[in-house]
Amino acid sequence: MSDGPQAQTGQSLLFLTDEQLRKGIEAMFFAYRGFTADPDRILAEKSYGRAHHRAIHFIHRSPGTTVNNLLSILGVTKQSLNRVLRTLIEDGLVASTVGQKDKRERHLHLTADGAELERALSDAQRDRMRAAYRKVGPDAVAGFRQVLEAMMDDQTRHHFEAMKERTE
Amino acid sequence: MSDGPQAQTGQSLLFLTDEQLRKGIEAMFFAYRGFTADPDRILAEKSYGRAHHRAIHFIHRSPGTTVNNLLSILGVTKQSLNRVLRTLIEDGLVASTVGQKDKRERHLHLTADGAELERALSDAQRDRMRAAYRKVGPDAVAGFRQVLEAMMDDQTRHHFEAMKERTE
DNA sequence: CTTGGAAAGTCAATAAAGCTGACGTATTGT
DNA sequence: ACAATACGTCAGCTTTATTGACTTTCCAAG
Repeated sequence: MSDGPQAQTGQSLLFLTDEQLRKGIEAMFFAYRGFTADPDRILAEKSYGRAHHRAIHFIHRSPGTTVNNLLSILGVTKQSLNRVLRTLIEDGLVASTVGQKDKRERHLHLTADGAELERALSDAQRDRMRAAYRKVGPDAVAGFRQVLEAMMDDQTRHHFEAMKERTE
Repeated sequence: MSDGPQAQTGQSLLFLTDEQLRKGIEAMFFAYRGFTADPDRILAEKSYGRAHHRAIHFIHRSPGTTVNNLLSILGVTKQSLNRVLRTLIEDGLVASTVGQKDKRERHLHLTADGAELERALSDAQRDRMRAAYRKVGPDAVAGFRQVLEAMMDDQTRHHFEAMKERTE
C-alpha cells in the first residue's frame, strides 16, 4: 500500500501541497461518516439521533455531571440539550438527581437501561476503531491521536485533556 | 507530551482497553467539530450550511461531475441535493451544463464566484490542518491518514481511492 | 434578610438539512 | 415502440439545532 509522496518521510512535508491537504480534509469527512454509521443504525431503531448518543456518551464518561457542564462540553444550547435529556429521562435511560451541595444543580447518571444502550453504541464504534488500529499498527495510531489533538480548538482540547487526566 | 500507555509501542496495542478506544472515539468527535468550525462561520455569513460546502467541495475536486455521481459520493437523496444545488446555481456559484454525449446528464462546474468561495472555505480548513501537521511531524501525519482510511466503509474507501488515483 | 444572579426547565417560533413518495420530462438504448 | 435512466420538482414529514422570553428554585453577597 504505497501512500503517496507525503509518506516518504521528513523533507516532503515541507512541501505540503494543497492537494495533499485536501486529501486529508476528505479523509476526515469520509472517515467520520463511516465512524458514525454503526451507532446511527442502532439509534434509528429506537428513534433516537446523534444528539442522544452524545449525551449518553458523556454522561457515561462523567457520571454525576451537571447540565451546565454537559452544555459546555457538547457546545449546544440549553434548549437543545434539554429536549434530548427530557426524552432520555422519560424513557428511563438517564437519572437526574438534585445536587446535595447545591440544590439548583441536577446530577446526571445512566440507569441500567441507559448503560446497556451506551454499551451497544460504543461497542459498534469500538469494533470499527479496534479493527482500524489492528490494521495499521501502534505507531500509526499514536500519530492519529496526535494529529486529532492538534486539530482541536484550544478550548475543546482543554475539555479533552481534563478528561484524559481523570483516567490515564 | 507523554501520551499514555498506548504510545509505548508494539505490545501495548495488544491490550487495547475500552478506555483507550473511548479516548480515540472522543478525539474523533472533538477534532471533527474543530475541523468544521471555521468553514461553518464563513458559511453562516452567506446563510449557507454544510450541505452547500460539501457540494462545492466535490464539484471543485471533480469538475464536470454529474448529479448522479455527486449523489453517490455524498450519500444523500436526490431531493436533498437538489435543494442545495438549486440555490448554488441561482446564486451563480455553480454552473450546470447539458451533457454532450448524453444529453440527460448535467455536468457541474464552479463559476469564478464559486471557486472563490471554495478557496475561502478550504483555506480555513487547510490552515488548521497544516498547523496540525507542522506541529506533529510527518510520521504522525502518515499514521493519521492510515487510520482514517482504515475506518472508512469499504464502499466509501472506494470513492476515496478512486479520487486519490486521479491526482497522486 | 433582602436581593442579585446562577442553574435548570420550559414555551414559542424559526431554520437547516435530511427523508419518503409521487410525478413529469427529456433522452437513451433495446 | 417502449422500458429505463437522469434529472427536476411538489408536498409533507422528522430531527436537530437556533433565539428570545419567562419561571422556579436556590445560593451568596451586601
